[in-house]
Amino acid sequence: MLLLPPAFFRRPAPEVARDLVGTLLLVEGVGGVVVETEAYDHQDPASHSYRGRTARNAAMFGPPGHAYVYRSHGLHWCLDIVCGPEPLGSAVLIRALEPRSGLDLMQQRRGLSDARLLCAGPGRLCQALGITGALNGQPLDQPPFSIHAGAAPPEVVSGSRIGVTRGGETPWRFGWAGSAFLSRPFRP
DNA sequence: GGCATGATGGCCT
DNA sequence: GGCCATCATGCCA
Repeated sequence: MLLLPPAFFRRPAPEVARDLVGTLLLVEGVGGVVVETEAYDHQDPASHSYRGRTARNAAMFGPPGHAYVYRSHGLHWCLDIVCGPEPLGSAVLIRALEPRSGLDLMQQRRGLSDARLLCAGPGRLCQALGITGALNGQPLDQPPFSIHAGAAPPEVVSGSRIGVTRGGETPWRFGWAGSAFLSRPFRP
């Protein structure tokens, strides 16, 4: 299966976010097909990078194709992949996967058996794949990560991002149309 | 130093 | 649908 090259991520975040739907994301061989993403950039009031570079968001200003992992609400980890032709703080949040590989390990980590709930949400998929702050700044094309081109281009729908209080009108959420593994359905 | 807030998720009614 | 756990970050004093 074809590994995505670093050049894949050296583009504007919304473009990368759309194209990431249908790719295969693995950590130590455990993971699945990306079915939901969201784009953020430095001009975006909802983005961590909006007010410039800080200690937490430094990875967002680093090389494209690397991970930005942060803690949400003091509880959950979330995974972004850094994007952009310029190091301006753009990234794509991975929001949901369709589980494919290492189901038993994911079920064990999540304490659940329902495949639909294993990776349906940014915090859930990080728990299922064992992603923590230790992976912040790591490149996606090297272990423990790997990210591969999908078998066929899916039908992608877009909509408003979830949980943002500013910039909520920007339709930068992308998903695999009709997937049963989304964190929330897309409104028609 | 203090405090309001959050790119969430799980459990309750 | 609502509440709340739980804490790092960032903004203000």
